[in-house]
Amino acid sequence: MAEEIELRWQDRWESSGTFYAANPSGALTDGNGEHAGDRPPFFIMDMFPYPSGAGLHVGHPLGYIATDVVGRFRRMQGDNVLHTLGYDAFGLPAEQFAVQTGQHPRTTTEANMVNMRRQLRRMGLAHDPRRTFATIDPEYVRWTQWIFLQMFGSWYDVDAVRPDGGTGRARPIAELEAEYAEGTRAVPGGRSWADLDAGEQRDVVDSQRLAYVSEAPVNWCPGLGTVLANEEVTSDGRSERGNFPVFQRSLRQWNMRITAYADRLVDDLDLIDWPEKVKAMQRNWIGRSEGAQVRFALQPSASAQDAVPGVDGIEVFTTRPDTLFGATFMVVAPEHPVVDQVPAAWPEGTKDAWTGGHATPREAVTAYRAEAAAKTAVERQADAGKKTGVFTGLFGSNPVDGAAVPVFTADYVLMGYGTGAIMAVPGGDARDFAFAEAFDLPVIYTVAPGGDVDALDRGEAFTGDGLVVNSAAASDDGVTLDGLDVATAKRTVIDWLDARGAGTGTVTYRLRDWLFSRQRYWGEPFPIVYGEDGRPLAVPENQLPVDLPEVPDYAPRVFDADDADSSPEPPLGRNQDWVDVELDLGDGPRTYRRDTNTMPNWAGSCWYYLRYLDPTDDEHVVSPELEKYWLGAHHNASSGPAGGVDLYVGGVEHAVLHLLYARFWHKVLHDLGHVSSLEPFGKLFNQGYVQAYAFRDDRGQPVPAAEVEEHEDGGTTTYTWNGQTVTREYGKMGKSLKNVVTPDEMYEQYGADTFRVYEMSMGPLDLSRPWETRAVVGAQRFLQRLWRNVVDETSGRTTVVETPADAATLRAVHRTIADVTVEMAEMRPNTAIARLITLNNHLTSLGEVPREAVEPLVLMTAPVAPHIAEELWQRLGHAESLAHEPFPTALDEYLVEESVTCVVQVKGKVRGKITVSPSISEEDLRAAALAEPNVQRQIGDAEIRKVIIRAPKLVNVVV
RNA sequence: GCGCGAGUGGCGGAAUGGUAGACGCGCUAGCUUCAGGUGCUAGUGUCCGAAAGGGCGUGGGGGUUCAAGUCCCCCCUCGCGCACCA
Repeated sequence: MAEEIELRWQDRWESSGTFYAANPSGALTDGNGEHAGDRPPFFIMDMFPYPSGAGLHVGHPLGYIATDVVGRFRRMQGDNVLHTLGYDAFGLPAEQFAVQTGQHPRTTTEANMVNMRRQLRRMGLAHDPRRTFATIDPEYVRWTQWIFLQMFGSWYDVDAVRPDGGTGRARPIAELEAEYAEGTRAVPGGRSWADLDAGEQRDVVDSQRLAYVSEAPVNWCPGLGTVLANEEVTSDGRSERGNFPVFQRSLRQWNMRITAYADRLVDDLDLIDWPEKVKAMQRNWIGRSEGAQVRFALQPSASAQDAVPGVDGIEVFTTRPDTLFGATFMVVAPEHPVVDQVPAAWPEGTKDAWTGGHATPREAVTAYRAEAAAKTAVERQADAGKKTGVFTGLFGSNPVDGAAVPVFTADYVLMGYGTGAIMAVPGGDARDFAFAEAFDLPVIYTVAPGGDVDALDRGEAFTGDGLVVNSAAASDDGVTLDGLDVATAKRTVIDWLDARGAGTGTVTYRLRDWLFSRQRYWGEPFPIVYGEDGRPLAVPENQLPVDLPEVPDYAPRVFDADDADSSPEPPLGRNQDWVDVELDLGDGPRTYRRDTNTMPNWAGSCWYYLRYLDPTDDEHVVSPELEKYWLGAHHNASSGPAGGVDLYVGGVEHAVLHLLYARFWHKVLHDLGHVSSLEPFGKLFNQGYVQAYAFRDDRGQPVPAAEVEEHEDGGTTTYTWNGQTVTREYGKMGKSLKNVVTPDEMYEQYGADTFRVYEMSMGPLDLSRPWETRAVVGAQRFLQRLWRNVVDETSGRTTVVETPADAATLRAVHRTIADVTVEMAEMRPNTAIARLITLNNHLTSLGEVPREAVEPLVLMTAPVAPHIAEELWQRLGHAESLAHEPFPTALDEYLVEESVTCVVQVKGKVRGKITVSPSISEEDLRAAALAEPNVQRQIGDAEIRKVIIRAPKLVNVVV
């Protein structure tokens, strides 16, 4: 009967608008007859799906069911629940699927969405259907492009004070131009604004935009035919999608100035309720590290004090300026420009081990550079332990004591981090120590535990905390750090360096600006055109969206995966009629050239939560009033100090991609006054994954998991398929492993309610768990038993009785209400379901089921099994849907037990149980406990030293 | 190496410092049934014992406590993330 009941209720919910969420204003003010203002808003959201061609397996809906359960529960608790689902429909997989099947990406994507909508609808999700959309919809693309233009049209003013008291925020670029023109802001380069020609003015402004074009080394992936963001490249230098090699190439590309927000992206993590793991990943990715930049002058030899002509010196970054006296050499990255300035011959003081056997420094560094460049990322990682490098023939001068320190180049120093140069302190850094050992360089320890140098292990670097030693000034104007703790020494030496112009305290980040252009077809076109001077110009807002053109072939131009010298060729460039466009940008109609790049698919997912608030708004990106109502800080109990979505559920795989990008966009929109909240997602929850067993035959080929038989043979379990023994493994569910179970199979065999109950009862939501189809029957038995407690199976008549429930049943009901309410509020549907089953089993044992007991049970079951609950509710005589029915509340008078089991322990071990009144006095309980025969036997002749009494549940007799 | 998390029956998993194993799967027995399945009832950590009862038991080792799966210290294993980041 499940199918008939479920489809009927799904139709009714849809036709009655049961799950419409009411907006306080605008187009969507109706929400099932209730006014938004009467109820606290609760905005719950899933990471929206990618409509893939494969359809869903039973693992995908786990999060959707979880949010649905929470949403239905909160709705019954009186919240105005906003829950809907859209589709993230641009991007590589959709495009690849289209290319494979020879159809237009829009055709396949839309077909995939139809199938996914069907699969999801059959699950009975309580979504507001009016608020769904796909990122490919032109009305949505319009606003995605509009946000891009906001980025293009603004800059980051590091001195501007924000309302929250911090400094730095995005401002419209027109204000920057105005300040330059008025002379209230100094023009970079020192010239006056009026002295610059129009092109120079544009260059000054363009270089400061939040969305900017730059020629810089980027990640070029020939196998995908596009450039990629750092976040899309794995640590071994391959594309996250497709696993193709990625090469560094200097190309002219769009970037987003996310680095301007690095500090706020780190600091504001403290304001949001996210898993520590995800926060740690974001902190790690941003990689803020505080230290100092120190300049070392260069000198031609160990003894000569004169500077090297034409060379400025080397700027290093260090987090340990306190160890400056221990810097016995320097290392620069092979790509560092100073390597080009090596002297003609090895200077005096060069040790044989430093030259790599080469006759001149030039030869040595050239050979080393070639060697380093040939190493792949994987090789580099594998060699991390052993240190290679070569002397450059240059010497630096240590600013604290003037000591000459040889400058090496080595690939363990990376050009992309800090200044690409370090001062090496072998006494305080394990890597520098290894290098010093390999190249026979001196080690000076400048920190020792408690300042005691004898406590040091001379065989390794000391990286721990302690007091500074061996750091005394040689002259009167020097700095002395001896005896200081590390933190004080850092401050002291930075002040000293600062005063002498030799260094300054700085902060360095690992985060790089976000490479934002892709050379693919299936994405948002840039709303940008180029004039004759090649500078980018915004397409006027009233001409948005810029639609994707039809092209002869939308497949990306891909290359041999290892062809590093290939160059990107955007598919949009194939339609010359589209590329050349006539526009009037204020100085009459002219012909412009469109930008042929598309945006990465992250663009659409950066702001979709805002569009849910009103997907038909064509006035604003989001109405300020709606944003404040649904996302504003402290708008309800679950909203944190930064505001944002009340509950956002999704997998952990987006920790540093989508979740970082969306936070960045939100902060820009905040700075520009479009949203009031500081953060997009106030609370984040990472659900676990549904895993599955897979089976392989003796050739290692996967066999259909559903057809495998299990055999128990005296303690050992074996598996066979078609009579042959197969081996079992555990992991992902996937087509290639032949272990996919689809929701459709579940609907057909068990119905959506059973499927939902099973998924929710498998274990805690944040845990990954194995799918076991044979265990689904437990959920089915529960629902069938519930059904039979209300309906006679043969006659179909309702069998509940109107007589009052007995006292024990009432206590069971109210105990269950109290427990389930807590479990649901804490997002533990597994234990909530356990309580429901317990109560249901109790009712089963009664013979006849009283209405006052079963109605609360039906209501409590509704969030997890909504269809059967609605049906039973109706059969119990209620005309209205129970979706908005108040969740039952427990009455205290029924929470008091009539009698309780008191555990009697002797020396902490349970030796007896006695049944007592819950209000028993300590004296009576003590007497009753000591009278228990087994307790008496255990005590025997021993003397009772102490009796711990926790009335009425526990007595512990200590002998 | 650093960070986050987890180790409990045959399996998934429950346990505000106070009865370890809720609930479910599986398994055993009984009832219902021509039979299978469904349904219902009872049992099911492990060892000793006919039973009453007792020994052992939450990765390992210490500790705090009347009492520890839970708190503290040390160690082991596994998963995830980051990693020559100065």
